Amino acid sequence: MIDLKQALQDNYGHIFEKELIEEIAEVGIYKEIESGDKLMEIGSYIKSMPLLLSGAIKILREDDEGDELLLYYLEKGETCSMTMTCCMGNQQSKIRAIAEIHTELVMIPIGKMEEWSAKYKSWRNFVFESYNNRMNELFQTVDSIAFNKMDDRLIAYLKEKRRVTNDEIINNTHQEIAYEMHTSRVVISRLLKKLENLGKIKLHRNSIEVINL
Amino acid sequence: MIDLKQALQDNYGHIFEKELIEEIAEVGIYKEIESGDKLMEIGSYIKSMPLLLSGAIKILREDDEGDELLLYYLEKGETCSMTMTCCMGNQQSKIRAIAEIHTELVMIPIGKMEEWSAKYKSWRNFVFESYNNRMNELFQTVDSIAFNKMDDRLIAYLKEKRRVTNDEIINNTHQEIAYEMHTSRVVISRLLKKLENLGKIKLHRNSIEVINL
DNA sequence: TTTTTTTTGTAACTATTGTTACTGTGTTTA
DNA sequence: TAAACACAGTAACAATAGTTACAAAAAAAA
Repeated sequence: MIDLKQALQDNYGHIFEKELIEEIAEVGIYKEIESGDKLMEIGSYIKSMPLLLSGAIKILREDDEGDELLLYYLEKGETCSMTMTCCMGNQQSKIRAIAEIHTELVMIPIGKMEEWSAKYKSWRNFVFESYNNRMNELFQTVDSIAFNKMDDRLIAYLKEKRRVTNDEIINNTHQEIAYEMHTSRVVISRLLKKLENLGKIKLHRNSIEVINL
Repeated sequence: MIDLKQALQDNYGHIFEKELIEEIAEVGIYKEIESGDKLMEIGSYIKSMPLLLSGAIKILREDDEGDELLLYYLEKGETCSMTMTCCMGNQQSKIRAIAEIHTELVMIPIGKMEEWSAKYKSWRNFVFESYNNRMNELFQTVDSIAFNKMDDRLIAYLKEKRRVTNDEIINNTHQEIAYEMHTSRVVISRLLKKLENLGKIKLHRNSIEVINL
């Protein structure tokens, strides 16, 4: 078990005052999730809000036919701001959240979120800024899909996964990448082979080695 | 000149308490903008937040080459929530806002936004919910681009424009639609002609008549 | 070890979208 | 009125992405 208060201080000390950190440490529930674990499903009702201490969560959107699309990642020091409004309005989640790597987080119960919004300016600003960051990431996602071709999107995907996991080795099959980018396996294999021929990556079974993207 | 307080009461009375409505009426600056007028430009710094009383504003994204993409519309009773965080962090706008039709709105100065966030729960909830609505609209935009083909996207575009303007006649050239959907004029002309042959629309010079989409 | 399954590579083909080019027809301007 | 311009229709073609099909290699299961 880690020192929760210290972890909160490290990740949120620069934005939250001491009292708020202490309140969070008191009521927050520490949780560890393994890579691949599902944190939230589309259509489910949410009862608490996650504050990330380490790791990364990928946020996915799904259409009627069950095809996925990666929207963005949540990383340490961040939160899923939508959760708060979902909680307040008792709405269903419109996204799926899955741990990309081993992740530590603190779950905040609904009641406190409202209370802190009234009490702490830093909390309000945190939530507002969080919304803003998510919006800006969504803009970039839209840019990527609307303005770029598949090859550029794939490069961006690999770069981002490389950054988020902090690992030169991307442990995914072509099929898995195809799912997250909403295209077909053959298309991904074709483009990856092209990138390998350019010396930018090295292909292995079940993994891709990033050389220089 | 309209009765600002009455207009605020009509559009926001169900969410804001009387005192807040009165404060808004006091400090807010009433503004009318004509169809096509630019309210906000990419890269510009924003100094106030708009509350819509009537009309509709279209929010656009642009890539490096100046190609546009329509993201969503703001309508009466809504606001551009991002503005608030932009103001607070003194950030540049990442979107362009243009009046789709004649629009009435109230501009709120920065200082008040923060003050009301502390003072009024209804204001906080309004801003949070506004963010949430904008996120959900962005999700739908992403869905549309990622999961649908051009013909379905065009139908959705026409339906939405029909709804927002409340007019069977869509006053746009094929080129203008192509810009907002980020495709070419020829593609739009082709698809529109197909829709006309199906009896769903009627094509005129500079306008499209919606029959039954 | 043999069989089965998973993953990847690749060819051939189809579908969709984007591009170029040219036409005609209204509309505006000189 | 003539010339210039903006808008729309359409054909032909190119580029990109998606699909089907099959083979080979590696890994897992029997």
